Amino acid sequence: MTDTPALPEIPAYDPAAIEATWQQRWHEQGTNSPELWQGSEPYYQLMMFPYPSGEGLHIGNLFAFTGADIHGRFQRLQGRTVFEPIGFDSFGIQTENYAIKVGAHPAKLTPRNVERFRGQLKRAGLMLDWSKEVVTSDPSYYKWTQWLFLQLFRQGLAYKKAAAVNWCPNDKTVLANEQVKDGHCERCNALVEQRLLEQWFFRTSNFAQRLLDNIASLDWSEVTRQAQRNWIGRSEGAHVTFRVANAHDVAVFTTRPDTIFGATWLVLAPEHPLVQQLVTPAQHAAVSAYLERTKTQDVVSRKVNKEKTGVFTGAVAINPATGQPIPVWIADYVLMEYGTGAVMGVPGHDERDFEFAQAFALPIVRVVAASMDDASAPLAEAYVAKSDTDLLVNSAHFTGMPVPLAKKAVVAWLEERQSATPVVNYRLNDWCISRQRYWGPPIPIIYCDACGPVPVPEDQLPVVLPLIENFRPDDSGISPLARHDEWYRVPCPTCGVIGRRETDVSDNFLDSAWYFLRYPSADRSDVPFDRALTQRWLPVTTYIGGNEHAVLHLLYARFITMALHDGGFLDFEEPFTRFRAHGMIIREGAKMSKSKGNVVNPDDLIDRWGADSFRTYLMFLGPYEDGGDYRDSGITGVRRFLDRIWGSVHECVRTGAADPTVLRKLHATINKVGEDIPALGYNTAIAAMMEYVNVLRANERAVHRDEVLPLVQLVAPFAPHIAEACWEFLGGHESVFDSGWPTYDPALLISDTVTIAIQINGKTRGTVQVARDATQADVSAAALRDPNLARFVVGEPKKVIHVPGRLLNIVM
RNA sequence: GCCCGGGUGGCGAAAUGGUGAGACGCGGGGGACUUAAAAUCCCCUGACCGCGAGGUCAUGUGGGUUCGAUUCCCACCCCGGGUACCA
Repeated sequence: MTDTPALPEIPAYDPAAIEATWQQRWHEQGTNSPELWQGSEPYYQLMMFPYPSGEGLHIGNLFAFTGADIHGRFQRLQGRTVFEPIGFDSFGIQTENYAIKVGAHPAKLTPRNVERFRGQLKRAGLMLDWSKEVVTSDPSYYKWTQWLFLQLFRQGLAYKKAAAVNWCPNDKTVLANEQVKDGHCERCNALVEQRLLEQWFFRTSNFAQRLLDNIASLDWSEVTRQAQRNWIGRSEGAHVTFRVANAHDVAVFTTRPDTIFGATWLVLAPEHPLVQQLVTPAQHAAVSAYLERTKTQDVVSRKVNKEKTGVFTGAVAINPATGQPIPVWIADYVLMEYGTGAVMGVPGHDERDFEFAQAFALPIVRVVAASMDDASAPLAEAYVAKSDTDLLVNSAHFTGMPVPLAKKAVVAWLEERQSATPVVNYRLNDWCISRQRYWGPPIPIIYCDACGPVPVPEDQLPVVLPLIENFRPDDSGISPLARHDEWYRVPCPTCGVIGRRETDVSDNFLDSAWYFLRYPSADRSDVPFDRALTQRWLPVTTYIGGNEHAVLHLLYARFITMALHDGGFLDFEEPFTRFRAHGMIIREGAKMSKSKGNVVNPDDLIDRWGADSFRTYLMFLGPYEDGGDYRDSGITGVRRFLDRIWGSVHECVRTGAADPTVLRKLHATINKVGEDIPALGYNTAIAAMMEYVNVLRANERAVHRDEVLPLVQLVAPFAPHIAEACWEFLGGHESVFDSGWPTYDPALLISDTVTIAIQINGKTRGTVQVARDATQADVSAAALRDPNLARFVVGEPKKVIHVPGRLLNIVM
């Protein structure tokens, strides 16, 4: 035994102190604020900005932001100029509802919440450029949201019409579609009613085909692309016109024109404009009663119950294919919003029509069958064509024709007789942007009795949202802004006569549909976005966010970008080159929510473990794109991992040479981490670094500086503060994020010997070590030298399969 | 109902252009150090059989293809998310 020499004093890893120090330095040195006009390879790394709730930053927010931040930091280490901005989606019903709930004014509450979010975000170690922050409820921002509305208005893409909206009778307010869950108000659970109000719309439907076509060329998560395709909902079919005696023709939309010989009635939505004209005197009372019933019926019984109800109008239409008279009905299973608001009833081949036929004893005719033998087989349920080989039956001269062919042939035949035209229908509706609420950008329109709706001149923007004490919505369906007389009555910009302002505000989703355009130009007050700067930085290089916005925000943003492109304001028409949807963080198998009592406060975790450990742990839970189940216990492992890195760095030696075995592992790790990060395989990247640290610290040997220096760069995207501190300790002068990404030597990844699995009859019985370029004979010989393997080999093998470098399978 | 995901140890999860299942981490067990504890370090840890070498079983269920299937094909069950009378 020798005397233990005095160990060199290693400073303890103190995350709180290190993180505070480096956050301060980043701030002072502007480390995270790139000069947007300079630098090579601009890389716009975007994350979905949060709405500043009263509860503070959620763990899900931090999961999302950390994942995006790691990606951005990695790009920077690769030498790109990375712009990673942040802002606050602070307008909107969510914020306003929260204000109502706690009895505060949103104009006072919002700055407080934003301030709290800023504090929380700054502690998380994100590479955010705070010099370009945007706050959507700030007049300097919403001035341009209003400007955007005016551009769309000029392009004819904004219009006003009466439309049904969701109305909560308890909260006395209009609700957004996304605030209605199963027909109930998300907040108070009251049944939602429909109300007819004058609304502003954007013509998103004009762009349906382009929005659909472009999806093919987007580098987006497949789930998101599929959700958008479904939402746009393209259907090919035809408009078919039915003659009605003594009344206007009725047009229907169908995707199955081939089944027209089986159409035994016609049915209109209750709101259909022709209803009054069609109803006969004898049926007047019955129809009125039905219309009254459907009007007052709540959304639940109409949409969830799905029981078929309806009433006969007394009118008779002519089926243009058969020439037969068929009754005209009214039923609420037909939706006015889709197609023409009228459908032909084909009970044999549509489930809903079949139910309707059963409810009202209407005739059912089979016009499609799997083969001619089934032509008169009775139908116990609707027969929906199952294969391309299904044939038309009972369809005059089309009988025997396969369905795909018949779809076209029947339309062509009807077209000749002027009863049909092929059409494409989309599920995508125009975007209703009016909100009869307070906390949003006032829509910049002035109504004048003489001039009609007049846009507010651009030099008069913003139309400032007035501070009113009573901002609560009421039962009238009119925005609270109408109560502010002084604000409400203004001279017409065209003729000067006193007119009235539009009192609706615009949808919160409009604020977020263009924020990514604002970021680079956030400090400009003269333009919404600088043309040249936009050209340099957009479209967004990588966007990371939650898939809950797959069809709302992401579709609106695409639409706005397309509209601005067409208006000559942008050179590109797709805003996000690459989009990746991250998963959701749950806890104990359930969504985190206050009511379940399973919410985790990120502040406490950062206090206890440090932001670096917390960030790394969140990414280690599971695959980033799948989300993960948050457990409290696992973070200790990540903290130990960082402790070991800290220890290795501080006790490393700078003389002599690095260990070749360790170096080989290091280069494999550089390779692995560099492949995993861009693919968002964060959990496996961390596992690879942990493996390396285990190798690094195996045996009692001194760790060499060359063995830890690249490790510090690898871990930097995940744990930026400790990486900076270690980098500085090892002699780095600039930020580790300006030091570049370590390179690896591919030659070091190839070892001289390989382990080959030896299988007998497909079952692995052992392994042998052979040279990298060993032949089948070499491997065989090596295997037979092992008695435990040799004992399985008796006689001549039937077959031997050799996969070089992997296995040898001897089939006996 | 439809459209996406996904079912692997006590737990979170790795691994597939077909080839050694369970990397990495948590938890658990044992040990070292310590007066003691914490921290740290080392070993073990899918189940079953066996003193051992070793063997058998095992990736939701049932089939199939193959020398070989967690991986590919067919059918089914379960869980999560989205969407819903869209004609």
